[in-house]
Amino acid sequence: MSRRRLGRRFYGRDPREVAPELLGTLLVHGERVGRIVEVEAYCGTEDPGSHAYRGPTPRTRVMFGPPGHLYVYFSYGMHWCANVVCGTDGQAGAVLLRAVAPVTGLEAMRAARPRARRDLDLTSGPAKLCQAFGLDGAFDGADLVRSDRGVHLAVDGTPLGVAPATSPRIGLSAGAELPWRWYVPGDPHVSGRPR
DNA sequence: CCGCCGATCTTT
DNA sequence: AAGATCGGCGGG
Repeated sequence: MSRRRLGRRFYGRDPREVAPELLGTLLVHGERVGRIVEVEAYCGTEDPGSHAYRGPTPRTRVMFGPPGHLYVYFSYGMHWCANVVCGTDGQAGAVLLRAVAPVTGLEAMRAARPRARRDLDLTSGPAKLCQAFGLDGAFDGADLVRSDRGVHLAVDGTPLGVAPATSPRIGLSAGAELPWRWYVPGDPHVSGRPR
């Protein structure tokens, strides 16, 4: 089926509007392709759960820039996690990519994640999918519209099949009550235990 | 299957 | 000192 890369306009909206629409779209990095099944919205300086809440820092600089770029941050001193920058320039909106279902490039993903015992563990978490797709600090600021570092998002016309489910975001204390996580119910690649 | 805990960088 | 995490280990 033919693919269409997502354009700047898609990203230039409130992250809470973009997030559910990202479910079912494809994360593409060379031969490695995954279908997004779990995301979380972060709303910049108005969201106590966002890294951008207290204003820009060296780490969060990209989030305060134009939409359609990757914000990749280093977590717990060990892992990388990737967000899509949303909204207007200066707003610091973002959508965290929490899980994808592998579509192609499984061999490359397994090679990049030697500790994953099962294929279900390849991309079922924000740091897992970054490791599987080879996304690290070198991709912070990558332009998904121009695909200047070989990464982009695309749609291929495959219907989602189910209505997206929502829940509070995972692992937060501040902003923990806000229902800004969206996922594909029943998909085994969604992180954590079923809810 | 479940819960605990360590690893170790950024920000407060 | 806590955090947008993960995986190894021990117990049931």
